[in-house]
Amino acid sequence: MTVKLSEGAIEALIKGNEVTNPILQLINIRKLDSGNGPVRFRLMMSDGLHTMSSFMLATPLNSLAEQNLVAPNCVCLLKKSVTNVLKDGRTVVIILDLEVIKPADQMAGKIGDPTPYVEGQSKAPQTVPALTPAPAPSSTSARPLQPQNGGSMNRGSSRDFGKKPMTAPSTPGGTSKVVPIASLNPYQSKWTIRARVTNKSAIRTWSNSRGDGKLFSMEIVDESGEIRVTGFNQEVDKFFSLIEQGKVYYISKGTLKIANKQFTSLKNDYEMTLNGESTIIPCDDSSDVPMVQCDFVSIADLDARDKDAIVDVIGVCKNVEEVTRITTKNSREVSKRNIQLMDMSGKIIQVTMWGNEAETFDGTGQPILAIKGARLSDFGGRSLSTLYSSTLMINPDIPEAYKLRGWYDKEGHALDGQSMTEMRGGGTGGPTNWKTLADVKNEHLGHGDKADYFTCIGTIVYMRKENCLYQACPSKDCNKKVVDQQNGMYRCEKCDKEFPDFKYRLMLSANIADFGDNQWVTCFQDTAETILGQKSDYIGQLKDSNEAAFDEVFQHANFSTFVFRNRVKLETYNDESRIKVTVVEAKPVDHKEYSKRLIMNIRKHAAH
DNA sequence: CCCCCCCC
Repeated sequence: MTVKLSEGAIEALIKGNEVTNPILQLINIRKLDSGNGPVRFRLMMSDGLHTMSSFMLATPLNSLAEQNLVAPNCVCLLKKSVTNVLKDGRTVVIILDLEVIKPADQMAGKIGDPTPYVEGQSKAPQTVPALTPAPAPSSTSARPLQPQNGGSMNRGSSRDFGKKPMTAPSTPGGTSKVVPIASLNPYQSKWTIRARVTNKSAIRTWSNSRGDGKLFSMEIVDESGEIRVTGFNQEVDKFFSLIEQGKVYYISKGTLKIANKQFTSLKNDYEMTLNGESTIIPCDDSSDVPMVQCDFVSIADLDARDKDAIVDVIGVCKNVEEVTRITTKNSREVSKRNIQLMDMSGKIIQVTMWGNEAETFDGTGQPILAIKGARLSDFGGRSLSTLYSSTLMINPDIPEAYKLRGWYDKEGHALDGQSMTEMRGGGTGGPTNWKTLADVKNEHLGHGDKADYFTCIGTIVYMRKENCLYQACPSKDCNKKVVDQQNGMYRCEKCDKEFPDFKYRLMLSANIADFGDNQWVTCFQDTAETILGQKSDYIGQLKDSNEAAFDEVFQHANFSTFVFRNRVKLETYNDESRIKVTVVEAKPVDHKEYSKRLIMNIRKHAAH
């Protein structure tokens, strides 16, 4: 099959005219040394009629060159590009997206006999497929082209840069051409972009050896790409209150520097700092500017990502845990909520959200949650945590969300899924190993080398009041049983000390039952207090002073139902093996969550 | 020029 190149496309591109998906042949490619910046590739392309060497590969596409997928003679479909005029008047075409439609090794050589393009000496093309011949705008101000189907989350992006006013409204810094974000670089300073603020931080102050100050940052997007923008000190005073998340602005002049990928998931090699020359002006007609750009990573692929990577994910919120309050190492109190996200890979990952987001998150109806810029942690294998800079989107209006919803409702809901976040030991959270008491026996849980953990719904049907309390060492963090010296002193063997007092601690044997079976379990201090609804010292006090009230505590607790998380292990005393079940957590039944799980199980069984 | 982002 022969390939037809888009004759005339090079002239159109260099003049900044609209060209839809031209087919070009790569003649030559050269790696440019760029000092401390990212490596860049310069390409000579042919449209069969002309060759031109002013093509630059946008750095996100560098891997195509590095992997030799883009190599001399290959034929490319140019899916997205911008034409840019440099300070010195030279024109470059930055390739933002291309597809190799014919690899180099399938090509015999150069197609046709193209000659170097010289401005003003155009040859008449025989045929010009997919070209819109239009006169070039005056002088050298080439028009940037319309990026085709930009980011996957672009919405309403039917209008191109070329159809927008070519200059920003008058600004204190004068007017300048509106250029795409993707074309910004540290070497040009006179530009205006038109972009939507997709995320705006609060004002933060810092103080370190290099000085102190305040700053805010924001993430902005247009059809060509996205970039992070930071304003310090005076720029905070000047711009912070003006900026509204979600709105579109003309932004002129800023300092571009290499982005530190450690702190952002944005697809841009650069980030911008606002400076004294910068201007920001609201733009009212903004429906054509995309809302946000995401580059979702499959949950299954998070295994392969580095710890601390910043990633975008989307998934069904399969499970929501209760919000909790925790105290940080710096003794700050903060709200925390874990959820479990599942995507079409069938993998589940735990996501921790914080503060207000944790408190207000509503997981009702298993919504789709998209997160831009979550941090990957190695806790439990792999888990995610949101950052101040993360953008959370519930049921976003994007194709990925609809696809996931459809998949989940049709088949995903019936999958248990496999968690990337495995909890070790007696921790809470993460995937819950729900079992009925009969399952525990039938599946011989606890018979292996290690203890097994399971969670069940159980009702207390009997408690042994006798010996449920013991006299324990009063020193902090020592719960060893003390020996009554019968002289008013109590001896702790562990501490090798005698004390004038002791503290009561609980060790409660209880029989719990579900619909199919029952089981003796042991509850220590905390879980016993939860079940009995009283503190151990108070129960001890009643035992010593008011037996009727003491009995009443047990009466009251009997036949109450809890979610029990248990450790189960086979233990052997003098040749006799028996299963020992210890309750590691007892909590009230969340009936909403319980009902949801029952419905899910019914669905699962119905599907087979 | 920041880059803090918590807990198991």
